[in-house]
Amino acid sequence: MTNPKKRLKSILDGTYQLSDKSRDLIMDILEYKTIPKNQVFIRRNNSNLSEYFILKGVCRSFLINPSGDETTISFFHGPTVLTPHIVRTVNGISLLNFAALTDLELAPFNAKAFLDLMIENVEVRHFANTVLQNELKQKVSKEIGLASQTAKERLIQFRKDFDGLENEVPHPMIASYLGITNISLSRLRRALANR
Amino acid sequence: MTNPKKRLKSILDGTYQLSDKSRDLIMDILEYKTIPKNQVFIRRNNSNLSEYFILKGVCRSFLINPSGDETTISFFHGPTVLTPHIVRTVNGISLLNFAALTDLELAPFNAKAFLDLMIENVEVRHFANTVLQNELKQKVSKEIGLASQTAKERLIQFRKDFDGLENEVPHPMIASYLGITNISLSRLRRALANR
DNA sequence: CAACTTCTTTATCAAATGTTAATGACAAGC
DNA sequence: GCTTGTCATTAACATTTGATAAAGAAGTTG
Repeated sequence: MTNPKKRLKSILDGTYQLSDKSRDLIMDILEYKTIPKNQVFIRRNNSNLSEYFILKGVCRSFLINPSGDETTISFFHGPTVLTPHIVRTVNGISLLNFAALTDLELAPFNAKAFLDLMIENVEVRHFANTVLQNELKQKVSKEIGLASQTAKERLIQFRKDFDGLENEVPHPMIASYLGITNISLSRLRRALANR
Repeated sequence: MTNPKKRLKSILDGTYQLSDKSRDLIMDILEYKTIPKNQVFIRRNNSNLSEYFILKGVCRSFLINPSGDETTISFFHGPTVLTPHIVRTVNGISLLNFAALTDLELAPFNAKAFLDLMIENVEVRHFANTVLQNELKQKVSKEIGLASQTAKERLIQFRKDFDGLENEVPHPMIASYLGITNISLSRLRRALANR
């Protein structure tokens, strides 16, 4: 149980420097949960009322289009924060699917309880705003990449953004994140290796 | 001056149904401003402390890459709300450029004053959350489009999302929004017209 | 070790998109 | 009426990416 606490502190401190008191306020509402590899732990169109810290492991958000193909929206490499509740739900109903790509250690916490913390505590509010801003900056940056870079450039950027993930995650998922097929991804990998 | 008020009410009511009292709270902090066509009214890396309602006209957000090319991130067709301050700034410094594509009528208001309103008034908070959710939903939907649809499909979707804009806005801006060149856009336009 | 499964790479051909340059359409100003 | 400038379209060719199928690589199980 010492490791989870350490990871939590690294998530919190890595996002916004909180006082011990404010950090404890957040710690107090956390739970602890493990998710086995491949399990979908948030399902689109189902109720979801939680925020999540990812203590350990890798997961992804994705959608399934009418023809049954999955599009990966983003990857999360713990320790980190999952996309905030307000961004991925409408009226408590999830807009996205989230699946574990490795065994996961999560610290879920009630979104409403956290909202109350935000309202009463300015530091928590700043922390939450920072998370939100990071999320949006990431989205804008991905948006720009998809609209203005070649697939090869996007793969290079992906390697910077998600170091090592290329060797931990099935390539079709990475390909759909990059907006290409897994065959194209394979070609780009070869091209970048100059063989 | 009667028209602006009407437009404002349509923006507010179209987003989240507020009581007269809460609506007046927002109305009280609004200013009124016109921007001539082509003017950049928010500049990347410059200070910006305002929220904006767009009463009338069309504008866009964009970025300039190292090689000098502009990438359009989004279009705004009044009457509507501009991307919330928190999403497009870090520490009061703008992440994006915003330019008028037609003469604009804006209702700017101080972001900090609005934040105070949010904190004291639950309806205003819900209004702001709705704006934020709409913004994010739009981003996720664009993200999915860029990653999983063909350029032709994206153009068809663009026509649904921004009805009429194709005839009001220079095509290179639309093309960069769609992630293609203006030449490709021209080809797609012809293809969709079956000539 | 062989059979099986899953994932990645390769090959081939077709389609989509980019690049560069030229042409056409149209409005503004002289 | 003519030039000028801006913007959209078209053409020709190169490059990238997609679709489909086959082959290779690696791990698992019996």
